[in-house]
Amino acid sequence: MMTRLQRKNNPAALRLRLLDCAAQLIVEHGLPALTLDGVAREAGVSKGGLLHHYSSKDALIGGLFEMVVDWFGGQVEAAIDPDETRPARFSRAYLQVIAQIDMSVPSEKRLAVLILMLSSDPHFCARWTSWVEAQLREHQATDQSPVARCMRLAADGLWLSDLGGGPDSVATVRHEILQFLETLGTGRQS
Amino acid sequence: MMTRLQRKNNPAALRLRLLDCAAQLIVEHGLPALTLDGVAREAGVSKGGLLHHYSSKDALIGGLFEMVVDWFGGQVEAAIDPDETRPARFSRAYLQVIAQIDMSVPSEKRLAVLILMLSSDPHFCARWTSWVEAQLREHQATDQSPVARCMRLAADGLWLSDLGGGPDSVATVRHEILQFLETLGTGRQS
DNA sequence: TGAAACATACCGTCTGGACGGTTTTTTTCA
DNA sequence: TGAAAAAAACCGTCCAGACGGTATGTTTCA
Repeated sequence: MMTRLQRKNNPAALRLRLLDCAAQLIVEHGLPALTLDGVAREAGVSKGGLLHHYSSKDALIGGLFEMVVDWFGGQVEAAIDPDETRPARFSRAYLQVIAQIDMSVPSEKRLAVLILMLSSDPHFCARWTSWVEAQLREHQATDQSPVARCMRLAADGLWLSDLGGGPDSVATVRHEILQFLETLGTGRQS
Repeated sequence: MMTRLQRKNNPAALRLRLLDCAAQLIVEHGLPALTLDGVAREAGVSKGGLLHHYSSKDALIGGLFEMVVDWFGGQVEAAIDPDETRPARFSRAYLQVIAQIDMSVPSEKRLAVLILMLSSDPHFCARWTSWVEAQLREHQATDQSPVARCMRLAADGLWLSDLGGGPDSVATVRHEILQFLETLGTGRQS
């Protein structure tokens, strides 16, 4: 028996769940496996219900992209130590967020989706680039050195590597890499 | 008028053309746009003809996998200096191949983009990973250090960055990064 | 009560691929 | 050698199901 007070509808939560299920499908079975029927089934809702919130497949994908970018941006911003004055301040936070991804946690699979979307659609790619460039302008005093750039590039590589569960995503190896990158950042400035 | 001697069929060439057209479709319109009808049409052959050579869509995609892995593997192998004795021998070659990809050369760009796009397929990821791991076993004496790993990770990042034409793909910046990575490799060993 | 939130039913198109042919090339063997 | 036999290459048609999307309900809630 159900209590009277609990509301049956929770559209905001459903929208989130829809995006998460879409992400899950993409990560587990590749982009072509993303279907409206599949997402609806996974989210325990009818296709009509899905289409009520995202009026087309493109709208769904677009929503997914925005959510993931927003999420990542927030994470990075939160990871920037306000008292930090060393060079590569932003890049270090960028690396830290990516390094801390635990692919066994469902919500963090969102990041994997981001990379998949980037590598498949030039439109999203351009959007991502513009985000990065904006961040770079904001932190141009600290994050334009080759060291900083390499940190971010390695972070991207690590990110990509997490997708396939390659050798660099093993915990101990990963830790070694991160330590090395850390010493790199503190060492010098170009 | 046609000479008698020329053969009408050329199955090997057709198989190549089929893979080529498939690659083109993926690069231009994304992985979900890869259809048997589309490939057959583009290659100027019937769908039956296509299915004769690749008995299913999976088989066709599998053919693409092998093609790109072979290509990249060959490039790296060719880039390894046989007289080289320094550490990170393999990783340096790996980086060099990626760094030398000229996105303004269509054939190179197609292969490079294709590989990234295929990354959205878990099967491809597994295959790619197994290749990397095999290479790593072969070069375990020289390429297991954090420095070597970071070189490869940064190479992957650079690759991804090339896709979107981000700030790190600008020639001068790129050169700076590569120089920095080079000094990294010669510096020390873990 | 009416607007938002969802469900159900349905449609037109596309897609993978099965199938039975025909033509071309290679192999067999007398 | 060369004709017969086998195999490979390729074509055109057809179909069951999946897919994105619409149209029309029914329920929920402010």
